[in-house]
Amino acid sequence: MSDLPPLTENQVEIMKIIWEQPDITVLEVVEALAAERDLARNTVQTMMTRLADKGWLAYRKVGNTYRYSATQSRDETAKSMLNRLADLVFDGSAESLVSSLVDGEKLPPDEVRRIKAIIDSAEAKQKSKRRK
Amino acid sequence: MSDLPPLTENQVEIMKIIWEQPDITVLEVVEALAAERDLARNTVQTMMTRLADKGWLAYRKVGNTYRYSATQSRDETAKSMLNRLADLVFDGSAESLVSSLVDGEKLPPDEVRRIKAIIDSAEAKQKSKRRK
DNA sequence: TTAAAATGCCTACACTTGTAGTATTTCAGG
DNA sequence: CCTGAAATACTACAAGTGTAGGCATTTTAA
Repeated sequence: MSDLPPLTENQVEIMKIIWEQPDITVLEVVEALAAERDLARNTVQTMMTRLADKGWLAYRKVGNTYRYSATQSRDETAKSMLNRLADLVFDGSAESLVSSLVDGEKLPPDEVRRIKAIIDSAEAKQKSKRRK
Repeated sequence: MSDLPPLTENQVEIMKIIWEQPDITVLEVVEALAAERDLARNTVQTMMTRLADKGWLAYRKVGNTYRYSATQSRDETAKSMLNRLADLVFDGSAESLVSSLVDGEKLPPDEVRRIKAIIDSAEAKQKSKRRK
């Protein structure tokens, strides 16, 4: 699908802001980021330019400023990062990944219940597809 | 737990070999890697030295050669990478992570069944703990 | 015993990332 | 039209990564 180069953690931080608020300017990203981190405007500028160079961001000129949006949806990106991790360290096995996620972890009971519901519905969908 | 710096993909490739075969030499890693990639001995040497510098590998001298082992188990490392990803892009929600994993994916039916079993057993364990 | 193979140590170098300063463009107001 | 503020473009630089060459030393096989 999207064979864009992988994002680093800092890059993801930037992308998250842009996913939340598309068609954003550099300055607006700096402001949104200000709560968490204190980066110079030019730092953010550089990072966004590089992300655009690599295809993660698209932009259009409005007046004298550029407005950026993500080219890949947050969900798509999250899924692809997850799949990469699964392939890399869990040998592509969703099973062992989930097992590692659940194992020894303090997942709250309601979260376990909701996860179960997700799995059930996936199973149901598979069954219905097979029937078709 | 382990606050070692994150591994890159290439570094994980090396670590995987060492997890499979602890107490390994540089040359043995090169050989094991040869199937996939053709790296010069010194390239692997450098990467392993750097991993050792950062605490991912420990080594001991045997005769005139060094034998390396991982300081963190594969499972621990995998879990911590997964948790990092969960925090980073899924806002710490195991639920949305699993949802993304399952969603639209071609998970084979038996894998779905096994995942369900894992969840069930986690739920059972929680129940028993609460009863205690 | 001497040359080749193995092994470790040091060095190098291009590329990316994170961080930001300086220079230049450009737009809007007077 | 000119000027100042706002935005972008260009430049820089240290740290980390991927890749590897050379040299020193030690072991081994002929």
